[in-house]
Amino acid sequence: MSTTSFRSANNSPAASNGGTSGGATLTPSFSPLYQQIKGLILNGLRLGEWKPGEVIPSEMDLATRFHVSQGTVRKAIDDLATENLLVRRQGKGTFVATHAEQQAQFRFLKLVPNSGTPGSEGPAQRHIIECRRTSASANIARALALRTGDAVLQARRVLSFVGTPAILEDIWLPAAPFKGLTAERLANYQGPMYALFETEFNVRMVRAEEKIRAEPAANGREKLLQVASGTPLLSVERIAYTYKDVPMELRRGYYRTDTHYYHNRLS
Amino acid sequence: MSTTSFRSANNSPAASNGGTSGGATLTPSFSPLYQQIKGLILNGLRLGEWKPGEVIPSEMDLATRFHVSQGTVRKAIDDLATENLLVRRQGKGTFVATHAEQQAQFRFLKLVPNSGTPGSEGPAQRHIIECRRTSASANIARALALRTGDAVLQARRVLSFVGTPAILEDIWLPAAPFKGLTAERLANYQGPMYALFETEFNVRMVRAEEKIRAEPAANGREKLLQVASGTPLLSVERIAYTYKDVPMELRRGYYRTDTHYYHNRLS
DNA sequence: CAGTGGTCTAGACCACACT
DNA sequence: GTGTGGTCTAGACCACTGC
Repeated sequence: MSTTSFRSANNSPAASNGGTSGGATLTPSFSPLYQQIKGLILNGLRLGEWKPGEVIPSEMDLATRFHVSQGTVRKAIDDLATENLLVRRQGKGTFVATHAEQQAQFRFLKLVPNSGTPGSEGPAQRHIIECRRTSASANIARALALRTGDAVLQARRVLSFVGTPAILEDIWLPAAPFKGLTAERLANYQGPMYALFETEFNVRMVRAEEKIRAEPAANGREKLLQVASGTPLLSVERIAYTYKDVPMELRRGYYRTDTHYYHNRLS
Repeated sequence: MSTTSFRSANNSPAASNGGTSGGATLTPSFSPLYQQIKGLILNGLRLGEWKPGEVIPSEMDLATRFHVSQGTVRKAIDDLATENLLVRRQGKGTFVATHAEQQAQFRFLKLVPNSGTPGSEGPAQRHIIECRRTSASANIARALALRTGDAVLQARRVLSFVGTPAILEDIWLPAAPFKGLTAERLANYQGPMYALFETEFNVRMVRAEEKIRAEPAANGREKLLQVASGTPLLSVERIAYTYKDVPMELRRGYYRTDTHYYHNRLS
């Protein structure tokens, strides 16, 4: 089997462009090869061909599979790695990023204690207050790209550090992608919630957007967080997205900022 | 022997160029070539060899100057570009990033109006309340890596959008790097503050860290922001850094979040 | 047109991890 | 040793900008 004709025979990746042949094709998009490769790898991730924590094929393997050079695959993987979708480990391979097993903090949570390092308080104590299956209100539906009345799972919980409540949050999940997840299962699950999502439902949160405000404690939140009524709280509304910018989770959190602060790095 | 002298033989692209910046600095580290190139370019930026908005030499020029291949220079520039220190423009060249001229919002400000797009309110109205030269307290000195009592410039101002005050902030600058900057000059300057820093003092803010809390309006802040006493405000303490992780600015801001919210993107 | 960044290739070697 | 990602090179061609 000869190794010739990989480049000129432009065949495989995505029928990139018509070029001079009569095909016309009129595709206005001239995406570079490496971006097409990137898309193909992304497909594999979305469809669960390689699951979080697993290795993907080596650069050479992918290069021959896609009929491009190793350098082109490399650039595609580089992109996906800087987006935190893949993780390279020299000598071992390239792995699908997972934020489940790593016992670190919660994904996306940027609260750090006033004194001490981010993890110095030990694990948070979880207290589930409510967990049920319900139907989406108009607001919830809009945030999750559902229709009003679609089935959702809802949970409310309090997170405490060394006995002091610090976070009260309501969580909404679309029921469809989490088919089979009962409110009970969600309430009783130990360990990182995102680990459950990844291992059981092949749902991986890729990025998130937050709206942050300062609001007074009210409507019973002051009791759950054990602060005086009217105490300023950090209100954080977060929508988390999977691979194709599909929203998969809505959280409305209230953070106490007397014991912790929200840390952000800008660049 | 012989074919591979570039890596092992420490020919040190740093020492090779006769031009400027005879740093050398005896780097005992065997970092990859492209990282060394990256450091050399960074030096040029720090020392003002190329100023914000200007072009840097072409990849080929830099390659010959540093005695490496174009691909290696490219990788170094890629890194600096993803760090927002350089901006590539196909067909034109690579430019030193500037956040001065671009009439966009304020650098690092992530406050978005509740309705409308980020810039839909037009420019903010500035109202300087106080601006003076003073000496650093222990807290200020620590944040700016100075010694207590060192000279600093301090300013307090209110930013309003369409007539409604939204931000109250205190700003501290170390006096030394801004030699010649008087309180009057700072108070009367029109246009983005960071433009002044870049053009007049060759100080460019590269990144920043923020601590965010919710606090009640008090100590006269309620009057300046025209809210009731005790209204929750977003408290944002920000330290901005220049090239070598040197802190150059401290801001303590209070944001009203009834008309705006703080937007954050996580990934 | 020449000059710049952008893409792609092919091959070499290095650094690391497993066996 | 084998296989992986990581670095570096040299040269080709493409796409864009400006003269």
